[in-house]
Amino acid sequence: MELAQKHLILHNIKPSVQRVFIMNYLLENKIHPTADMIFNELYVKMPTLSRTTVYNTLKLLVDEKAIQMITIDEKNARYDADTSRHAHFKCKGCGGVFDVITSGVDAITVKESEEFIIDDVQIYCHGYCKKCMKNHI
Amino acid sequence: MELAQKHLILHNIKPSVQRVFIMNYLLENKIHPTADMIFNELYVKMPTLSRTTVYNTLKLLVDEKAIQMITIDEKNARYDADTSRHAHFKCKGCGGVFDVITSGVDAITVKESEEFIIDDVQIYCHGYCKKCMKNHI
DNA sequence: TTTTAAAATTGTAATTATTACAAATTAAAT
DNA sequence: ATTTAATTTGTAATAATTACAATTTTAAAA
Repeated sequence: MELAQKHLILHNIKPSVQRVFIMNYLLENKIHPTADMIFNELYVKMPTLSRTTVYNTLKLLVDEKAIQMITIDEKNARYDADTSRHAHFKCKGCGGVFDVITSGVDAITVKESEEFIIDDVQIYCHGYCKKCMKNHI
Repeated sequence: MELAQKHLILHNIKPSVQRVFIMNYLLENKIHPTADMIFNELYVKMPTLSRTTVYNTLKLLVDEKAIQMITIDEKNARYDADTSRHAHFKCKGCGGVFDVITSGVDAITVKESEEFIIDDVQIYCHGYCKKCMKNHI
């Protein structure tokens, strides 16, 4: 069985054709795509696909913790099949979002005790990637 | 002179009446407001104020590093007069955004060397605040 | 297997945050 | 006082996302 399908079932999501397509895209393309990027890529292979289905599915996947939403960009949400705690980097030049190797991330402890119960921690870095370093500034 | 005014001048921003109003609001209200919250609050005291001016000013303040933009919420950007590196928490219940005391934040070192130059690191936590813990779930 | 019910998908319209832009106002410079 | 530049304003446009009703697909029951 396809990995995407397994992944969905594991998270109590019925693996419809559309959902498997979307889940599979996220597993294979670790570029932290936007909903629109996903729709445009998959639309050519599945011309009946609706943009709404992409939004609905992404919402479902996030709710069931099969993927995570990344709000590193104020314009549009991005999605990542890797739900482990890892940092992200967004280049101010090209706009690309990449995984980033961090040290000390796991050591972050938030004083939650009294005030808050924390389910999730996101780390977002901003700056310039190698390519954009040369081209700009 | 007003603190807000000083703060603007320090960041090379001409302290117009509107800018001082907005800067002052952010300094006095550490609730990480949205542009709309700022507009609605200030509009009653300054009925000539335009929503566009709020957006323009916030953009200018961010560009000049007089404030920082927080993208913890995918719906709308939030703003914070405190530009030091500190973590934020958003309650899934009430939607409020609060500062959070963290340990180990300063210890985060990103392996930037080769790949990236990092200007800024944001840490966002999600969960439930004290109040919403009781009320929900 | 046919019928019925539930779930998922689709397309369009609505909503919301934000930006573009041109006109009007205010401030600064000559 | 005039001219120029900067800022503010209001409206219209854009872009991402959501609401919703209709349709299609899947599952369940008869």
